Amino acid sequence: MKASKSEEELMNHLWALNKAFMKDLLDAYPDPKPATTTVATLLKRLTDKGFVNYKTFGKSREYFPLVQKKDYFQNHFKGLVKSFFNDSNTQFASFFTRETNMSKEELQELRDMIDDELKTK
Amino acid sequence: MKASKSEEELMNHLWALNKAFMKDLLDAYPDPKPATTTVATLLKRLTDKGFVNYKTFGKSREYFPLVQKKDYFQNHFKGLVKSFFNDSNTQFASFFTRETNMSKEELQELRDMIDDELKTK
DNA sequence: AATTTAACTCTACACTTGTAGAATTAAATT
DNA sequence: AATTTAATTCTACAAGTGTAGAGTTAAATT
Repeated sequence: MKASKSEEELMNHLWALNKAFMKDLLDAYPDPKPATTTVATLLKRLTDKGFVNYKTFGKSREYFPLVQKKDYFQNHFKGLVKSFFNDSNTQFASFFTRETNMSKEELQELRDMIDDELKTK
Repeated sequence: MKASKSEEELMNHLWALNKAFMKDLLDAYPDPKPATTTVATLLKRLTDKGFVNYKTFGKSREYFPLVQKKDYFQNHFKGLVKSFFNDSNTQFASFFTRETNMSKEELQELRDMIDDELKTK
C-alpha cells in the first residue's frame, strides 16, 4: 500500500525524529499547523497501512516508523524510473545530469561520489 | 494541478505517441486494457486539467500533450528532492549512486555523462 | 442496407484523501 | 480541587480517483 501525500509529509517528520509523541509531531509542522485531530487521523491511517507503530506510555503513544525512509523512497523511485524512463537507471541518469540544472560544483561532487562507489565494485 | 496515477499512465502513452486517437491510446495499453469509457473519462479529466488538448477530425479527436514529459517529470522530481532530500540535488545524488544498485557499467556510463556535461560548463 | 466499430457524453458509485469538529479522558499544572 | 493540556476515538464531509455501464451517433465494413 501507499502513503498519501499528507501522510508522507507526516512520515518525513517522523523519520527526522525517529520516534515521537503526537505533540512532537505537531511541533515539527511549520505554521499553519494542522489540527491535532488531523494528525491523529493521519497517524491512524498510517498505522493501519503498516507504516508506523507505537509504544503505549500511559495513555499516550510514542510513534515510530516501521519503514525506513531509504526503503520507502527507493520504492517510489523505482516506480518513477519504471514509468518515466523505461525502467532504465541510465536513462534516468541522463535526464538527471542534463535537465536538473546542477552547477559545475555539484556535478563534480557527483562525479567524485561515483568514483568512490566504483572503487567498491 | 496534478495528474493522478492513472492519468499519468495515459500521459505516458500519449507522450510516446506524440499524438493519438483514442484507439491508438487503447492499443498502447497492455492487457488487460481498460474500457474505452475509462480512457475517455481520463482524457476528459486531463483536458480539463490542461494537460492535453486535441484537434477535431470529423467526429473524433486527435489528442496531443500540452506539457512535455520532461517538464512534467522535472516538477515531480523537484518535489521529491524537496521533501525527501532537503531540497538538495547532491543529497539525492548521493542516495542515487549508493542505493540504486547500479552496476559497474552503469556507473561508468553515468560518470561519462557527467564528464560530457561538465565540458559544457 | 445492415452491421460493426470507434468515439463521445452522461451518469454512477465505491474508495481514498484532506481536513477537522465533538466528545471523552487522563495527566499535568495552578 | 479546578483547570488546562495532550491524546484519542468517532463521526463527517467535500473533493478527487479508478473504473465503467448505457445510450447515442457517425463512419467503416460486409
